[in-house]
Amino acid sequence: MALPFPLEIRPGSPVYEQIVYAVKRALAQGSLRPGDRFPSVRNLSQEIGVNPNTVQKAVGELTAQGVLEVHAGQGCFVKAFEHPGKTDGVRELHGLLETLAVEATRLGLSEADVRKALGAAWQRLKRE
Amino acid sequence: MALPFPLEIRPGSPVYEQIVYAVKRALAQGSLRPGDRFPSVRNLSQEIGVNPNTVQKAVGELTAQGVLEVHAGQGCFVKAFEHPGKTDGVRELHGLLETLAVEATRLGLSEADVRKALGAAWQRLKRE
Amino acid sequence: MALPFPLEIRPGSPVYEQIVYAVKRALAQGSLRPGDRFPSVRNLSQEIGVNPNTVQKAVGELTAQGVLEVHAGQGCFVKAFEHPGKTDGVRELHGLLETLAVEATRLGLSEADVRKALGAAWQRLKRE
Amino acid sequence: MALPFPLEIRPGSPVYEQIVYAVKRALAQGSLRPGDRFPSVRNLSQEIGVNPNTVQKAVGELTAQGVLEVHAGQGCFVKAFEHPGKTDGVRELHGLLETLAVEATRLGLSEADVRKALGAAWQRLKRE
DNA sequence: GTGGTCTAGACCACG
DNA sequence: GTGGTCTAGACCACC
Repeated sequence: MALPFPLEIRPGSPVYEQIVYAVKRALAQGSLRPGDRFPSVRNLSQEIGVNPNTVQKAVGELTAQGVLEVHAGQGCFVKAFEHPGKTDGVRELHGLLETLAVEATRLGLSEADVRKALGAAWQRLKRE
Repeated sequence: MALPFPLEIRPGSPVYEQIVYAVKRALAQGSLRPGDRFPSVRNLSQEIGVNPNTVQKAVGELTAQGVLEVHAGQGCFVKAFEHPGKTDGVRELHGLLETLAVEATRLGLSEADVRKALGAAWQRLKRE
Repeated sequence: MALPFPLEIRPGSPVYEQIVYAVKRALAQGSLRPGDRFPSVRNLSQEIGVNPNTVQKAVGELTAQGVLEVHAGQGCFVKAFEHPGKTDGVRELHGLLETLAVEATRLGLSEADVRKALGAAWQRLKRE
Repeated sequence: MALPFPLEIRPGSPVYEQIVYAVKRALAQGSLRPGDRFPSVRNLSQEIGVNPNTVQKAVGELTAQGVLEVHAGQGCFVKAFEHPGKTDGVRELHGLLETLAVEATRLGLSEADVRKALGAAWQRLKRE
């Protein structure tokens, strides 16, 4: 009955967004793989103690983003994601990268500092 | 009458947050500097076509974050920010860096790709 | 429908600050405890006869100060506050203590008088 | 031309209140004494670089509180303050003492901690 | 002139 | 139901 990915709900940001992020994170670090069965809305909502509607919204979001695939009557499955070209991929990260540069500057960090911190964060994610 | 920083309001995220971000961004790229006078709440609200209260909320946020300084009856001024140590600074970026790693992986980008994209984003910010 | 803490609005200082103080006071004297549910913005505003936005501002302030925790869509709850070390705690009281010493001297009171008065005030707060 | 008391204006609280407090503080620590001549509004405003109206308001406040005395055509003088009885004096401190107790509790300090800190603050004020 | 507070009432996101 | 955002417009304190 244990979840196939770590998920602990914290106050401060919408619960459904936290679920979406947890799934993407598990996918990125490899603990969840394309083809894996995804827990049912009912199970998941019970497991983490939130309203089923909330989980439903998260599943809808993930489906819309191409992370999950719903097989009617059988359940949800993690979908093999088709990567866009590098150029398009980078374009999607634009906002995030700019925010990172802005915040880093505000904190007095150089580009080299951020590169180093990025390497560390990347390692941490893949290692877990 | 022109604003000392670029600011165009778009739907999708709270207006006051967009203002806060625009100010931080201008500060990071150098078009706004510590000591500069900040436009009055009334002027700014008129300039971008939103209610004065909305601008007021942004000013309150920026003041609380130590970006602006209010001289009662005279106006707001950009404050010299005291950088925390590098370790603390990097810690504040933790969430942003992890999100970046997760999203990049989802888009099929390698760590090297992201480093390169970060360099480009950094250049763009400083060049403008 | 009664409030879980005493609160009577008086003119002379901002209403939202009075709310913030009343909450902190109730927390100090124990009539409000970590984990307790906090009244909804609408209820509280109706109860004390002020605009919901005013209460909202107080809630925002208390949240920013780490006194309340917001669970979106469910309500606000009193948060367990993490005490700083004694040294830092005393440092935060510096201004208040100096003001007390200045005012007491002006009123012709000795340090012993103030100590005694402080003891009485402390008792009163905890006894209520 | 040096001021008979330390006074440095900081943003964050009304300037006239800062002036009032600085005078009371100087009086409490003895660097200003009953009978001393008080600087003229014009001089003081020039000295600290604020609007004369602001200084005027501070002087009015201090006069109303019985700290200064205006001798028409001659200037202002520090007044010998008549102390109220102890009971009345303590009553005036009530709000300050309660706030102190509330804040101290929130910071996890005991009554003994506050007594000790009060002693230290008192010493510091008198020693300077 | 400046920012700060408050009211009145609408609309949206979240669970 | 909850809190969060926004508009419209008033009044006050400060300088």
